[in-house]
Amino acid sequence: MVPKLKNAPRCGQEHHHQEAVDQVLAHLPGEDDLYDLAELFKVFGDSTRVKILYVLFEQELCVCDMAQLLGMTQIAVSHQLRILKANSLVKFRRQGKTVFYSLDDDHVRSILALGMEHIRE
Amino acid sequence: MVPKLKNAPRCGQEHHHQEAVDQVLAHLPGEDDLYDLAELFKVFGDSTRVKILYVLFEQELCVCDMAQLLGMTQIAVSHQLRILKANSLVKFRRQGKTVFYSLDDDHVRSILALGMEHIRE
DNA sequence: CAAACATATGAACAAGTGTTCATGCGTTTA
DNA sequence: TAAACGCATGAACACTTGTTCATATGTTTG
Repeated sequence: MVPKLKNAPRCGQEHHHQEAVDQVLAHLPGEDDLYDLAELFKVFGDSTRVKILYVLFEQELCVCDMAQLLGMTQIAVSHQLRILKANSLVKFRRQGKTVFYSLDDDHVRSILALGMEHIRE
Repeated sequence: MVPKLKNAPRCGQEHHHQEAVDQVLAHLPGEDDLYDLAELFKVFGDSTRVKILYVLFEQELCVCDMAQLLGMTQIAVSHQLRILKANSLVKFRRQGKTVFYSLDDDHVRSILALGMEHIRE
């Protein structure tokens, strides 16, 4: 019942379309860009942060308003805003004791909108 | 040196711009959509998967080619392809023993491109 | 039909990530 | 200037997530 030869542990890499592989390598973005791109999407990849971004879609809001809107602690919102800020997804302005946040640019809006289209198709 | 009253544990929610809050609530997507959107971006938020997607940016490839291109195990690639497939980011066709993968639609290409623009600005 | 091959799947471990608690910072007001 | 207020930060815990090992599918070939 035992086969004479076990399956090879890995693909033998014999049937490759080497031409295709080379062409891909020529057009592939740098390792750093791909890494940073993933880091960017990682920021979008949390429902709390997506909610915050959508809450800011049309107007600026202060931290306290967001906390109320999202039913979250102010602390939790602050932590996420820090991450969003660090990745240039939101900007802020200070007015007295209050800090107002808003989306950094239309880039962010476009990415959100495209993603929304995708999940709804 | 001790203050008479400690700070309140949370924001008192007294200074809110209730009008703004109500307006946001009226335009906010549903809870499910926001959750699904985050799940989608979570898929983009891994450097391995981003690499796979970019490797497929211009042409279809088999699993073995991808494994070689990315310097990864075929097993690891397969696991990620499963996730990408489940979220409709890639599609595939079978040809004999080989399975060729490609990007599902231009939606995916657009999201990748927009993200790349953002990190490069 | 059994062996070889390309790919897929399940369980388990290691590493990363978000929340909370406690506390600190910066601004205003009495 | 001290207290109140809105917000920010650091450490610790619980949970999620990606990888690997072993094994299972499905397809082709002798």
